[in-house]
Amino acid sequence: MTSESAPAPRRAKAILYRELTPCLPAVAAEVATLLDLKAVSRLVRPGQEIISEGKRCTSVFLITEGIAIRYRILRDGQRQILNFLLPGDFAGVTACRFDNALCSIKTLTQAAISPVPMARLLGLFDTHPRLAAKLFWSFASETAILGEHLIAIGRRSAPERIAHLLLELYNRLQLIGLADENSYRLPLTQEMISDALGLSIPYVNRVLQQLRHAGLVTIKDQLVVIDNMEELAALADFEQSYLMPLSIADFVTEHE
Amino acid sequence: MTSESAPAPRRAKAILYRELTPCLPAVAAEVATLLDLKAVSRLVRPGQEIISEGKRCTSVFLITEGIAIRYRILRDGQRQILNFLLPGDFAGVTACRFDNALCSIKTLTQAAISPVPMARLLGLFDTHPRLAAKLFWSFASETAILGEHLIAIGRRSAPERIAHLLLELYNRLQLIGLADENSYRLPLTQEMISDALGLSIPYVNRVLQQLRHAGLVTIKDQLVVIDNMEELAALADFEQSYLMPLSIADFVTEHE
DNA sequence: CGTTAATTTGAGACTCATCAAATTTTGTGG
DNA sequence: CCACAAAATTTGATGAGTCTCAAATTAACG
Repeated sequence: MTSESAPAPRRAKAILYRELTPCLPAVAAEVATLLDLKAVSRLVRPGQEIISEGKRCTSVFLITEGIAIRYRILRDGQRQILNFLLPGDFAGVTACRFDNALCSIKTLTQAAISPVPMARLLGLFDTHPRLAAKLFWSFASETAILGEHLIAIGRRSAPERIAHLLLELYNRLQLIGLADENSYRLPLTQEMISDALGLSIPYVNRVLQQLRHAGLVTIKDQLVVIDNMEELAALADFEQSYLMPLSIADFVTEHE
Repeated sequence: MTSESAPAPRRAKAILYRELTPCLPAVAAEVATLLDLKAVSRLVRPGQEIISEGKRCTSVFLITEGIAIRYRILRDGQRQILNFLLPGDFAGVTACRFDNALCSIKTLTQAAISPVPMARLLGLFDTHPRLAAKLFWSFASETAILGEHLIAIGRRSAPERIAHLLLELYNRLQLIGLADENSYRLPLTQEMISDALGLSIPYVNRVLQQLRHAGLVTIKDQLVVIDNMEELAALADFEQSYLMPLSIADFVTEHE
């Protein structure tokens, strides 16, 4: 992740701006190039809120570096994390849909984000229909991830949920080249895990210990190490296919 | 709903086909007209599966009449309902994204659906960019609904979840003219409520009794009556704004 | 009018939450 | 680089919310 490799803001800036697009998924890279997002890219510190619940939001933010979460604070102060946003994701599409953003989004690590006015994004539908289709297509993936998250929370036990979350993050990071063979770096506190999965912090702690003692996963120093991928996947009943969508080309070619 | 007002299939057909589009949300109606979906519309019986988990899916289905659910069956046989599909919704967008559909969709009532090959839907991006934008826009709404569902399951108590679900359905049905002042007709079994909210059937039963005795809601003979809207909304901490999205016009006019 | 589906009730157990406090880790200013 | 404050993790004890299982009752359906 960014925050580790670049302690000083200045250096980070240099590194981040060197190459913006190559590490991103195709759609994001294409949009970034087309709209010259590099020019408007800005760095944000860890923990910074980039979209705030209750406020009007007219731009989405392409995340080119770093990781963020989208969450809601309930009236009793509880927090529910809806999803994790990784490089290549567009943050805030849903927020723009309403007069007031329904959720907040804030960074976990140092990050680089490029604001894209929603009007401009929608303008792509006129000027670049193919790209717009890909955008739509990639948005459907986000919905699929949200759906799997919902299933996990609704019908799985605490160990299964935790295993599922850790595997999802592993696979998603893997796809964008941010995971090693069996580990990834992420400032994932137990509080965040509990808020993502609808569990209490002490219980997450205990289950994490179980998983560690069973030789399945270890979280230490912001490093998630998956010690036994097969068993962890079996425990979570993890099907990674929801992270491997079809290309849009599979449909547009059969075009009439 | 359809199944009540039209007991005999023949009559139902007549009623359903009389007017297809006027009762639908604008986007759906526009697509239906443009692609002449009336011509391919077909009736399906209650309980029929229109998309099956694990199967390849290359068409979406515009629902013009009736109600459906999208769900996943887990390995242990448990079911999680992800969302309810109402007239005007496009069923199966997510399913098309993957080699195998991740979820199944089946009707609850008698329904009328029009298949739209995904290739054709994506073709609209080339030929009718404005409509495509609206499609994208409306899809974002679905995601918002899914998000609220996730929040309810993750962080709310059983009474709150149930209240929330019943209010969501009320408001969504109201928006398409399928709810009365304070009630709506829906074959909503307690099993479905429990599968939507990650609860057990007996517990749903008991909580439903509490809500009834408290004078908040009553479900009887497939009729959901909301006896005290304010209190129920207060209990659920229900904010209906997530069902009232902005128009896309709020953005495209400021076009650059 | 019988059969299946849906709802209801009861008793008991278990997962997980809550609260409080101790411990460890992390971050920060001197 | 140490010392302190803040954050995160860990542990314990207790209790609540919800589940499971099983059976009875009621409603829906062909």
